[in-house]
Amino acid sequence: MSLNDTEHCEISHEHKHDDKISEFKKMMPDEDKLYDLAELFKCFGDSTRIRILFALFESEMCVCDIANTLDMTQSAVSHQLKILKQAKLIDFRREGKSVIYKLADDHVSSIIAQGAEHILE
Amino acid sequence: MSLNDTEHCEISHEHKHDDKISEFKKMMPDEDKLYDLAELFKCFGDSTRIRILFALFESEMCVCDIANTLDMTQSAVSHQLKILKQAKLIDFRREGKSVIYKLADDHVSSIIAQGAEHILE
DNA sequence: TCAACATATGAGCAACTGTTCATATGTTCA
DNA sequence: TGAACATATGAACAGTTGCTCATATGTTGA
Repeated sequence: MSLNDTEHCEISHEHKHDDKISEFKKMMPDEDKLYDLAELFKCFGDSTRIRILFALFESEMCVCDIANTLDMTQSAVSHQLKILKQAKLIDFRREGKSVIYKLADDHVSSIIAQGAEHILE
Repeated sequence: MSLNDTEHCEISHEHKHDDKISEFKKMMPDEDKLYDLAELFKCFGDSTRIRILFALFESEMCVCDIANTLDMTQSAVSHQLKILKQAKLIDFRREGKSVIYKLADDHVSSIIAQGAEHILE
């Protein structure tokens, strides 16, 4: 079946939900918001980054400690921290030669907690 | 700087957080759970799937309606529905020729709501 | 200022992902 | 049973992603 046949379906198949569809389109967030939302969840969608967040959930840490704790390269950690930083999931401050990272706010643990709840069923 | 220099850091650098690290390792969920968690969030980490979930948030729908609503190929939708199904984020039932999909439980909207809250700041 | 330490970053590569296309499976009705 | 409709699925391909390696930037103390 091709795409065109599918389009045809919209017109002729027996359960047209056109009312529901247009109704739903009103509440649907705009594309930008949906994209941002997906970008946010993408951060949680990698076990390395989840592990980093769990590490920071326990206590703030410098890059070096994160790398050692998770048995990862300093470079790999740094690359991932950049992504988490851009998503505003973590904050950081410089302290001497080290840079200390910590979770940005409670949303991080809320989101992970919700996810964990779904997993444990 | 090479990996080995980084490892060296664990031993010699001035802020050894060894206590914190071992403490944290106790509360750290095991690798399997972390992996599953990442897999779950991966589902939310694609704007197509987010859009599908929003569509189903409004009302249950057959594949065809989802495809038309989101202006996607039937095949593309079906592939993504399979992923959401495997993550138990959606349920389905057959009704005649159609297959009706709906959100599996409240976790989906909880998780998305938490994410949206983080975005809107 | 220079050496040592700590972190950040760009390039390159292998693995993964989402879409399309073609086709298979499943369902209804005549 | 066969035609039409609805959905599912495998292969292929392009785009993305996370890691490694090499190197750059930033900081401290002598």
